[in-house]
Amino acid sequence: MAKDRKIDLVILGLLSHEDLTGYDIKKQIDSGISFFWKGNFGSIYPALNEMEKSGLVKKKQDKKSSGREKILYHITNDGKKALQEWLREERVSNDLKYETLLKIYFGGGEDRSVTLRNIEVFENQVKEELQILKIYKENLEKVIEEKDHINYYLTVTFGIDTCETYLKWCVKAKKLLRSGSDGSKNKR
Amino acid sequence: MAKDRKIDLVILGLLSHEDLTGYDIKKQIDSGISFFWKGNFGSIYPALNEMEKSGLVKKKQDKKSSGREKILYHITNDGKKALQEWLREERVSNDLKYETLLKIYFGGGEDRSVTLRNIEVFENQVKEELQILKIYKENLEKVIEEKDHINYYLTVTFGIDTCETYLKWCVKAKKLLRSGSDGSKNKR
DNA sequence: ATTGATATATATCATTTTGATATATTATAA
DNA sequence: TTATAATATATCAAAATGATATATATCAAT
Repeated sequence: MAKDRKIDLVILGLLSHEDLTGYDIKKQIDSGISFFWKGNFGSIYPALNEMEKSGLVKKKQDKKSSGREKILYHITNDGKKALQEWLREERVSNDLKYETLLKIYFGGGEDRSVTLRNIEVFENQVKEELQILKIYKENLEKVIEEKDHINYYLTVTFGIDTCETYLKWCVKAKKLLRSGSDGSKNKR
Repeated sequence: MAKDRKIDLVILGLLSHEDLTGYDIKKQIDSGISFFWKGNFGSIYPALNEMEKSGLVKKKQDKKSSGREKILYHITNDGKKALQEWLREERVSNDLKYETLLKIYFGGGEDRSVTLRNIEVFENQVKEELQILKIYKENLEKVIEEKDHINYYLTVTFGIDTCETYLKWCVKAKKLLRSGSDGSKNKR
């Protein structure tokens, strides 16, 4: 593991279960872990190329050579070792960027309706997210006895718990803004 | 507002309250909003330069010219307008990157102790964060009647609520991992 | 059968952000 | 007086973002 590229670990983690193309990797990021991680083709394909050079993954020709070119990647032993090292490394960075909170923080000089609207927009996004997470949870509960699934389940309940907290906060926040101690001074 | 540079809005938001140097801006990001946003000198200084060229901020010579060079920035009317536009724009991206959850998600093939340790590390980080946020909250409650403070207060309670949810989840997660339905199969 | 729309698949690029380092001054503590 | 921490600006390589280009495959509707 040469550098600090987080996308490498995501790729190795996904490849540790099955061989995948770059496109597959993007799809799995978008579906399985999008609540707490994002990925782009612009980082995935270059990472795959460099990881092949450094021996963490290797290319596999797709058996049926019919149709469009398709590059399947397979994790090597070095790749597995790198993944395990990272899993045991205690240094982690959880980087959260809530543009919503930025707008709330800086919205104090504007009319209250601006902040209220920003909270509503957030609330709607969270409600959507929560619905999806609940479906994931139901599906996982059907197969919870299988290997790996407890870990998946934990990330899903993390998402659900935080979403529910967000929604409760939205209700509280709107109430405070509407009837709060500063109700008269709508403008600065 | 030419592009998609989020750091511009952070800078404008901070400058809308008082004139600041690039260094001040970094300090205020680290202290006031670090729970939900981060910033680096490597993006702040270049952004200030470009925003000066495009007329969103202007340089102000520090009155007392004694000592080290120091460039104070002041928000212009165009800058204020850009800030207000952004506050009213409903498109937001809340990008969360939890390396902790990544390790939990991909840790299903390892010994349970690895995931347990990763949860503990997270738990400790959150506890520290929570302590700081509670101090912020107490301080804000003393001056809640002042302009802007309801908005600051809301971001702090958001942080506290989510931290407390994280901690509850940690307890649940550890319990499930220790006595879970899959307790026998420590290894894959 | 053909058209159009969507999904699959790789690749690249400009812009933005990160994280680190370089440089220099000022304040403070030992 | 000397070391160290805080202040202050600037720059750079590496990484991530978000968009676009290119091409094939699939599938439904005409």
